[in-house]
Amino acid sequence: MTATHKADLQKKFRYHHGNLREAAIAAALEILARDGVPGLSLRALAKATGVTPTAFYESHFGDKDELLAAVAETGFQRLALQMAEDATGAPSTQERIERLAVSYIRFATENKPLFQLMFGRELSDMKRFPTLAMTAGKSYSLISAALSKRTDGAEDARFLTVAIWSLCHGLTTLVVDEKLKPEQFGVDTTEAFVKKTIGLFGSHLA
Amino acid sequence: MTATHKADLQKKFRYHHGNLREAAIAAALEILARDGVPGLSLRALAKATGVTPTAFYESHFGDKDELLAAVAETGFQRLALQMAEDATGAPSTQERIERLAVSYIRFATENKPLFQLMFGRELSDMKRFPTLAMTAGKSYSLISAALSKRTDGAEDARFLTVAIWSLCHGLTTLVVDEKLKPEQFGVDTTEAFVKKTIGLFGSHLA
DNA sequence: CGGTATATCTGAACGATGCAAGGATACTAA
DNA sequence: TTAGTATCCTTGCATCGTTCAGATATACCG
Repeated sequence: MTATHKADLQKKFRYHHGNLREAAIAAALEILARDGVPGLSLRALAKATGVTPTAFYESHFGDKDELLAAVAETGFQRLALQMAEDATGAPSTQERIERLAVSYIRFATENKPLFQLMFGRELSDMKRFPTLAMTAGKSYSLISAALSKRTDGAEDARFLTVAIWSLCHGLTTLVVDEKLKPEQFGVDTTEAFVKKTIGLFGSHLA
Repeated sequence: MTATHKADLQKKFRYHHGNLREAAIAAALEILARDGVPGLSLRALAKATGVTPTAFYESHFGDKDELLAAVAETGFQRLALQMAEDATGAPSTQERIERLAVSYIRFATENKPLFQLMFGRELSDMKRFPTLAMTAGKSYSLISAALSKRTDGAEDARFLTVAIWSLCHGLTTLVVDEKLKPEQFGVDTTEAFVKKTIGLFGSHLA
């Protein structure tokens, strides 16, 4: 019954894995961090979870994209969580925006392959996964909420949000993909780099 | 001699293609525009050029990445050319920057798969192709040159360049990857969208 | 002009990938 | 206990980039 079931759960290799879905996502995150996006194949994932490559289909994930979407969603959750934590207690709107941006780029550099999966084109069409867009929107909402109180009109607040979010995202992707190196600009840390560029918005954040 | 050689060049199918390299790049651009990045396989390219998939190796391209790099480089050349054309005759620095940004995002939307190839992670390591980075830098130089005359210190000019380039690139990738839709913000054209966000830099461009 | 060397292309095949189909096994509820 | 369902395995296919040995056309040299 339940006793034997829990006993079986502690066996390393058994026919029914127990919770393959969560195990697969966890293993995928590890593989991603170790071998990057191209290393995340269904066969490698199967080997890591002690299972056959086709075990993910029908149940759990019907597609590789569903697996990638699930992994990306946990990434978006972690990103929003980290950003919210890093921004708590910011004395001003300016500093709150700066902290959010720094947190964003820090997450990207510390979880490079995961970030690439989240914002790359590995999962063909994101339209298939509406919850993914929802979760991804949380990070955006943090910036939006920080700005909506401070700016004059709601119209300007939306554009300012898009501008800062685009600036932050563009800077991050360019740095992560090594198309832009902060050292070229006389700053040693990427954080100072971000703060300086965001500071250019000046009066809009004061 | 030369006569027979030129006659052979007009035959559609012959053992020696004549100028496979250029033909491959041209065909790759067509396939890219029609079927997107995932449709650009060596086998599809071989069929399009009337040749065997292995014909590209040893001569012409030693690798698929070399092929992709060559295609991406022509993309960067076209982008820089279009941006330079669109920005000529701009009355002010502000408008010159706006035109450059609009041209940038227009190129991306009109040549979506090519843009994705240029700035994606399809070609593994760009370090292998130094000329690629050189060509890619031309577009960047256009923004840099437009700003260096107008701002006070050279230090600020560099950061302003990075900020605008990042804002522009971030906005473009988010729009191209359909993670951000201008219709959500009350503007119908992406151009107005870009101008409005760039206008937020205000005094720095005046 | 004739012959050899080199550059270029073909053909078959290898390993890896995502995935479909059908059989085997363990859990669940009656 | 037994029937049914969920889960996993085995086999196999199409496609991908790539390698290797061999065929062929062009270029060079006498």
